[in-house]
Amino acid sequence: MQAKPDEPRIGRPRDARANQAILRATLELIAERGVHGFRTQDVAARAGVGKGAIYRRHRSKDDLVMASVAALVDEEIVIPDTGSTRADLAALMREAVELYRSSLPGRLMPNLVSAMTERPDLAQAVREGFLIRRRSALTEVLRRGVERGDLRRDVDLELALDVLGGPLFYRLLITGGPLDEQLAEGVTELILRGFAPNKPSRAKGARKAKEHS
Amino acid sequence: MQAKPDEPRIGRPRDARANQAILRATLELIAERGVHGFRTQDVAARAGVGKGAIYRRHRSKDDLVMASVAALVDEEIVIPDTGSTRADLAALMREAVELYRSSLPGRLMPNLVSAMTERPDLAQAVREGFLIRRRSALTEVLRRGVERGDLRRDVDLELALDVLGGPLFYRLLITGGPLDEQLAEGVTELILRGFAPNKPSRAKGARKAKEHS
DNA sequence: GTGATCCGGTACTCGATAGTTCCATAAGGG
DNA sequence: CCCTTATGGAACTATCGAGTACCGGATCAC
Repeated sequence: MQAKPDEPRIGRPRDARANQAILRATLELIAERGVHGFRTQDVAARAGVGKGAIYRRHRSKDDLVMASVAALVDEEIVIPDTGSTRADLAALMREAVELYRSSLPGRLMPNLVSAMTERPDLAQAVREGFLIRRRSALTEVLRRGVERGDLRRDVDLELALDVLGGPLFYRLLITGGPLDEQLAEGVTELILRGFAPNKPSRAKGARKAKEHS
Repeated sequence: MQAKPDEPRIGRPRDARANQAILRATLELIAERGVHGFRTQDVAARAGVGKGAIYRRHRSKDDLVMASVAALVDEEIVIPDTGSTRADLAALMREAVELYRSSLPGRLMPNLVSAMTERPDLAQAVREGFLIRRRSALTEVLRRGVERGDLRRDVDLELALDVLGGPLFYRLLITGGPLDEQLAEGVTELILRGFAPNKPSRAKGARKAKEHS
């Protein structure tokens, strides 16, 4: 990506800190009041800028929302590799649970859902911005699990991912159930048992029927 | 429940059909435009009534939303009882998938989610109105499965219910993944395998006993 | 009939807010 | 210095829609 060609070369340059502050304030306000519920004047106040500074950077409120969500990306996810499929899955799940339980994405998501249905670009931004990374991390761990003989060879990956993530979002968005370690470990355990190979006597890892958890 | 004491005894009575038409039109418009996005004048137009008729029945738009959602209840759910835990679970899941794939609740839910976070009464109405019935039907089927020896005795019911329902809502609200029979049967199968008793020696002699502790 | 409340429909009030404009001033390049 | 664009802040415009008021007419009880 080259430098933007339409950037003005003369005059006072834009305050780079304001860019960040505006996006950040917008995200917080979306979390608090919803995509349609927040006011641009509140964004300005919280970011410590004038409304003009916002509209100089973003055509409209919709544009601002889109840019804010697009700017929200997970930090890089480290794919755990302890040698134990159970440990690796549980680690990723605990991370996810913690993320949605206590930080911005968790407070944001309920308010983004409805907007996603009517704005495909926003939906795509949410999915690709910070779902896809975790999904691919999980995919990799599952793939290794298959190779290791912990999971059956014909695992329905799409289903497995949705079973890992679904209950988390279900509780977050609908039931209000607890986002805790028990959830993370419960679904991990379920995936391991549910997608275990048919014949436990199989191949390398030499896992006996006897399990210790 | 007695007759409402504040009903007027004299004058022209209210048109009972209008009550229904208003609630129905409101639900459709919530599905189309969202809880905050629809206009009362559109409700009036679609229901074939005047705005006055709406405000005579409901104090405010918020009140109208609440009443509409509260009026949305599942038809009675018949708990299947074929003798097969797998068949019973799968039947309930196929029903649920079909419901959210093609009818009003499925189009409504994405738009209700954000409103639920800021209005606890609405959240409660959604949960008790048409989640609880399906959850208790599933609970009963799971309970029978435990008695029958198809599921382990210490099954985490809350987790099981969220694993059954979570992926469905996850796809509906977030990923946009397919709501189909494969999903219904996939989660059913996973629950059965994942929560299978440790000792397969029980009951119908399909599996051979490996270990006895 | 009389009186009360309903009906659908239209017109209105009025608060809220997205987006614009203007100001005095700051911060770049030449 | 000069020119240009940016700054925060305040004032302004224009739109939208909830809620109200009123219309002529309908439908109940008495």
